[in-house]
Amino acid sequence: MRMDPRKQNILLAIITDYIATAEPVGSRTIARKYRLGISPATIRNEMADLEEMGYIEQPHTSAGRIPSERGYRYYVDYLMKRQELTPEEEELVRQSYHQKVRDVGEVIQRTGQLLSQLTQYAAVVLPPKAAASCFKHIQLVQMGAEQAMLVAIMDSGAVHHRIIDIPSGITAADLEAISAVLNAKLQGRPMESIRLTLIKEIYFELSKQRRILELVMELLHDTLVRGSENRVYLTGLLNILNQPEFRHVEKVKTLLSILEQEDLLGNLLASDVGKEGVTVRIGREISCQQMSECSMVVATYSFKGRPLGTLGVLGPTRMDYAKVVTVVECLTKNLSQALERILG
Amino acid sequence: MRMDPRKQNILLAIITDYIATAEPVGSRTIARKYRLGISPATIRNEMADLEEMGYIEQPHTSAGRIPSERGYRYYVDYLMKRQELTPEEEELVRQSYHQKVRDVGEVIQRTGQLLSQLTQYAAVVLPPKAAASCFKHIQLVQMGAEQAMLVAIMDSGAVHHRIIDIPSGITAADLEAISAVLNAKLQGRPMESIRLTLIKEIYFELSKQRRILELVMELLHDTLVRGSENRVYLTGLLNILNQPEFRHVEKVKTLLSILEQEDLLGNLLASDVGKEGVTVRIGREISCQQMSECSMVVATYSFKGRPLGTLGVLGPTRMDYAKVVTVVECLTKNLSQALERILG
DNA sequence: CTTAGCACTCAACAGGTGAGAGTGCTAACA
DNA sequence: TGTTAGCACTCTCACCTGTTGAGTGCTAAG
Repeated sequence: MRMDPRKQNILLAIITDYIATAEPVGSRTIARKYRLGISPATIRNEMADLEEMGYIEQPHTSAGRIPSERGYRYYVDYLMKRQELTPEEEELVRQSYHQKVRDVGEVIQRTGQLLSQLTQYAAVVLPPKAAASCFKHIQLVQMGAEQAMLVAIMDSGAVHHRIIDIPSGITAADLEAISAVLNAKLQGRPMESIRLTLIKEIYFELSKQRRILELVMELLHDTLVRGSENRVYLTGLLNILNQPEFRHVEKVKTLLSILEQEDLLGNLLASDVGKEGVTVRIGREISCQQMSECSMVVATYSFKGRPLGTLGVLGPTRMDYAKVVTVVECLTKNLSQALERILG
Repeated sequence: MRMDPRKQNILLAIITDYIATAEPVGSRTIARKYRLGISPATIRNEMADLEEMGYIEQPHTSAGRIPSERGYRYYVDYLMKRQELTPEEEELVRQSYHQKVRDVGEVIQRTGQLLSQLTQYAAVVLPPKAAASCFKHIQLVQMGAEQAMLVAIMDSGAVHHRIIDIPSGITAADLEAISAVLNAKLQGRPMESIRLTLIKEIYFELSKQRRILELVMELLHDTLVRGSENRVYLTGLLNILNQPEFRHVEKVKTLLSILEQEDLLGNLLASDVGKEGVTVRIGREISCQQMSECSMVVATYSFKGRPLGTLGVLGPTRMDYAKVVTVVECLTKNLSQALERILG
């Protein structure tokens, strides 16, 4: 059996209606609402075909049809017309990005808020990956007798800090000296480079303060490998509870149990860093069992052409893809531009 | 009517049972389970008295009794026996605080996780208040052509950072010079002091770089007044969904809508900073309408005897106060000690 | 190929019923 | 006077049942 324009129209109608109402849609409804010029009976025949082809399914015998994952996929790939933002929404976006910005985290957070506000689903934003950014400045500051604070400022605008133990007897001047050497060697270098021969260079120059240096290197490496960059900005949990698919607490629980595992969510997003354009993952296309009834729409934002992180929207499979895709695309651009503006 | 020991025992039994089962408890149940040596009929009489006194109430005519807010209050104040941690739980706490700590935020976060894990309710932790802490180090770093990053390291272990616009023409050396002056003047001073005459002093010394100085002062002030310190660490949302009072999504929604307003939650906690010991707020004692069906147990943690912030547990009024109070007290101590250890 | 008509299916809802838990009251008892 | 057994009463909840309505598939006519 092949897809023909009439089948396409019917599938489009079914999906559109289901996205709007969350109710299984019957042949009658389509005939009445979507004026395709054919009778319910004909539509029924076509629907039987569409079901056989796997695009729609029936929750039970005497109910209407709902789109299957395959149906949504077909819709997203071939049928969907993007739905532009309303003037009010555009205005909201413009305003949000023209407020005074205080740091990168704030822009990212604000983007998350916008995402969830505009789509009414949950939003996730993965901040710039630390490993890919370069050192701008490194500073060691004495805290207690045997503690020092290590602060690393990256060119992505991220600031990493951590407390380290230092051997007693190290003076503020020593720390200053070490900071100076670290700065000289690491400034402008990507975080990844600290694994390399660089380390030896520094060791040589600072053979006296070996112990503390080891700690610093360990910390920097730590930040690189599993550092705070796996933090995820999550907004709009409340929105998602308004979706009828989360009427039952059980569903909410399974969803929340996923979202509480930041690392899992982080990896999910991280796997899409660098991809061109907007990616749509529907249901089980998300490689995560418990999220099989959700969809994600994600895109990568960048700075100076370099992909930095990803942002996305998370909602039920019955998601308003037409709108969400537009919003995600729009905000990806805006975020990239904002970063350009902030970081020069 | 006066409270006598028998009434107390019955009230204690009712509350204990209701906390355990979340079901209205009847006279029969008490007679069977709690062996007070009196018959259901007698218990009924006493219950009628307790109801008249306002300690318990009936959801409907033919149901058992449930404690009223006043009943919980009496319980917490006079009847409750604290429930010590099990050896396993103590071990868990010990382990958590003996892991290697990387910064203050991390200890705080871990404390939140422990709180929610041990109590099975939601946990909130208010990080150290910025205004009360002293500057340890200030650093300005050039980012783009017209942007600089301002980093302030506080003695509480907090690191504040923000991006500011700078007039073009400012060199890295200029920034370095400004940093030096700021450090000289502000080091060891509490954040609050920047409002004072200090500002004039610095202005005098740096009259050349007026523009950028204004920005820096503005930022510092900003951080003081409404800065990131109102961030709240929130954990264990998932736990709270297991409580039967949140079986219906509506309840979850109202709760979440509160918890999403970080500032509101922050203020709620902030109002208790500095109070001695553990504070229990039951139902409408929390000055927040929509949280009238919840209780909070909070305490203040400190560093060098100075109160820094608060931590607490949020759950339904039917909360296991005996356990929660112990846990909160225990973790307050542990957190204070951990900070002592980290910050020297 | 399309469509009207019809019999059939099934979820959802409303109304009715019985069981069970719990109460308050009363009268008997220590 | 305080305690207790007994009893009638109330109310929720779970269960059943019949009804309604939406929707289908099939068939036969257009």
